[in-house]
Amino acid sequence: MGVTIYDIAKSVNLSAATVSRVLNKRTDARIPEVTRLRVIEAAREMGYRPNLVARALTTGRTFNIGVFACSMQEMTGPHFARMLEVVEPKAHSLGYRVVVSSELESLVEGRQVDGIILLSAPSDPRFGSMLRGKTCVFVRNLIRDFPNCISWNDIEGMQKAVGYLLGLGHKKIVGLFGDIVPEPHTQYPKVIGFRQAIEEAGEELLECWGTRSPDQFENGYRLMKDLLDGTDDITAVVARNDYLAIGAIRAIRDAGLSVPDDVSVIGYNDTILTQCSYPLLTSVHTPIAEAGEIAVDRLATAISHGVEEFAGVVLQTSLTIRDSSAPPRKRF
Amino acid sequence: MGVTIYDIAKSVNLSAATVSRVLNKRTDARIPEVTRLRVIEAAREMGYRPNLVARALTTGRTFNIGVFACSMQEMTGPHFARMLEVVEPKAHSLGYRVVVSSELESLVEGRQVDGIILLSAPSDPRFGSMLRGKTCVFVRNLIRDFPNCISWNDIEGMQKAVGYLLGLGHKKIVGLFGDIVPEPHTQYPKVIGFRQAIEEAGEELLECWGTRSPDQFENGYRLMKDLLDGTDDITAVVARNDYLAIGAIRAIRDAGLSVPDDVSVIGYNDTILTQCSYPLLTSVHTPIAEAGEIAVDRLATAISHGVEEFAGVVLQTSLTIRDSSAPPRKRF
DNA sequence: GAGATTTGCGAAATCGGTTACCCAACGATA
DNA sequence: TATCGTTGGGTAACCGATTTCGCAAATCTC
Repeated sequence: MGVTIYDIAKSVNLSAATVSRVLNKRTDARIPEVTRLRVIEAAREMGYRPNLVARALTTGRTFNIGVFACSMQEMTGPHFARMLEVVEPKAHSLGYRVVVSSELESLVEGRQVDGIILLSAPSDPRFGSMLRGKTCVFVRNLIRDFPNCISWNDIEGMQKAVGYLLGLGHKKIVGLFGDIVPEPHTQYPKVIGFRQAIEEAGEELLECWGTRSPDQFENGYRLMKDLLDGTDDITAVVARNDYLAIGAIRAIRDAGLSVPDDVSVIGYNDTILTQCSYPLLTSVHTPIAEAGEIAVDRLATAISHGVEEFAGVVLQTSLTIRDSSAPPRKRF
Repeated sequence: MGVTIYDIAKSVNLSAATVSRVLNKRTDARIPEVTRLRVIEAAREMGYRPNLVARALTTGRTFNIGVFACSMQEMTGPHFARMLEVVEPKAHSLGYRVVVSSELESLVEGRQVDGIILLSAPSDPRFGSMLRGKTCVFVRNLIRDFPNCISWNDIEGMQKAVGYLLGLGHKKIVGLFGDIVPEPHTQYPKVIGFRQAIEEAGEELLECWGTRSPDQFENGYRLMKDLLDGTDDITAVVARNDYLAIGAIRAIRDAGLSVPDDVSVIGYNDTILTQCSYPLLTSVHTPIAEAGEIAVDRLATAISHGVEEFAGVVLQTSLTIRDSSAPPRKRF
């Protein structure tokens, strides 16, 4: 079917070895210019395309990188979308193709990819052993510098959000954590950041947890509704993500209150959803696009240097202030 | 590094051929049960994983399918996201991995994928020739049945939206087409559908075109703003997509008018954005998830049967009515 | 003009599978 | 006992590249 180097070799009366050398621009081989041009011309004319599968078999490099997330919904959701948008062109510019999967095993198995970007960690206990010997990079919201991990500090991100609200004069600030399972001594960075910021300011700790549910908007709506029914002097909400925040805004409006005049709402991740809500949602910006770009870059160098471990990077979060936050106004 | 069939063969004192036969469950080979079990046990014990690259080289099948869209932004945007979410698990269930790319050439080249799902057509003139001999399936908003194409009818979708508004009693309905380049006799289905529906009802044809801009929200906002400045008795807007619709809602609100009391707004594609807007956006639902699932299915059978052309499918659109549409109210 | 070097390029192994073809051993049949 | 079919499994070619090794011819050196 396809044209092979043997076809070219035959047509120019040379061996496949020489054709390969020319087409791979091997500088160590001594190929006279005339020969070089003959081969290149023949290849062009015959429409030669190297069979990448065959090449991968000999070189051991597929030039595929895998991107993994626990669920495809997560991967294509607005948060990770911002990253994929950047990752694929970046990978492409380095000569790699991108394989997406929510099944780690199929990604790892069979030397199909040279390296993997992990966006979330599966609960599968074989997780660690499946990754043994693979080149990978994590993109996570880890707290500190960690090998092979491009991260940002969610403790700090949450603190920025709360700090901003405190600065506006808010006292009763609720942490809307939605579907996180409550634990007394959680390691969850956003929760830690929230608690630290509130406690340092000496304010009352108001947290809102929920059960896991598929519809996060609904989740945010219900939690906020219950909250407004119970306590009625809340002036600000910081949500774990933009979905919850937007659900909360809906509940606040349904309760006859105004955002941001009565209650300020801050989201998290600064996804495209912030542009749709009314009012436009203030949100903590996480540098996931930059993280993705760096991840591809680091992964590519790790692959080509045969390195398995490399230094991590911690990026900065920032607060994107829009219209859903304002100084508190006494409602009573 | 990895365990090969030769390693297994050596350990059980058989040839690699026999090992291959056992592991591929070849029914035409006559392998006694004892031998079979010996091989399987050895493979398990040694942690054997077939090298898929090598397998692909001999069989000519990579079990990769490519998904192409013109830009990665398009691919990860909320519309196609709904599809990818379904496509990857479906592909995986049929034994395929998914390679995403916004570079058709890198997807097509080098026998890296067995088939391709095309979500949009690039302007590259080599488009047609690049696809020659490849197994592919298009997921498009084509009007009619078309080979290798899973589609839905946007003419009809637009007619449903306009018909619904007419039914509510609207007269002055604007088609907000945003960045589509205006042509006198356009083939663009949404425009055709809009015109047909309006003209059949004998109403005035009001269309709104714009120039291509990266920020579609802004696009919708500006177009709607200009529209409200010019004519002031518009009671309904049907947008080309949800972005434009949400931008338009913003402009309507900024003009001191209410959605849907003063102006009804209908979006298109029924993306997740409809859940964020206020009021919740009525939108034409396009069956892109179903289309994706069918596309994978058809592609897989086309691949395994070596067929290049197969019958297309046309799916139904529907209107998802939410809170941004209502009967018109006289404003003057 | 002999030896040393360089130049140009081919032969063959290799990557890890799959598969067509073939053959020895065995039991059944005549 | 000769023939034949079946069973079990090995040999080797093949997929399409890359790369090491090495050799003949050309060129240079003295």
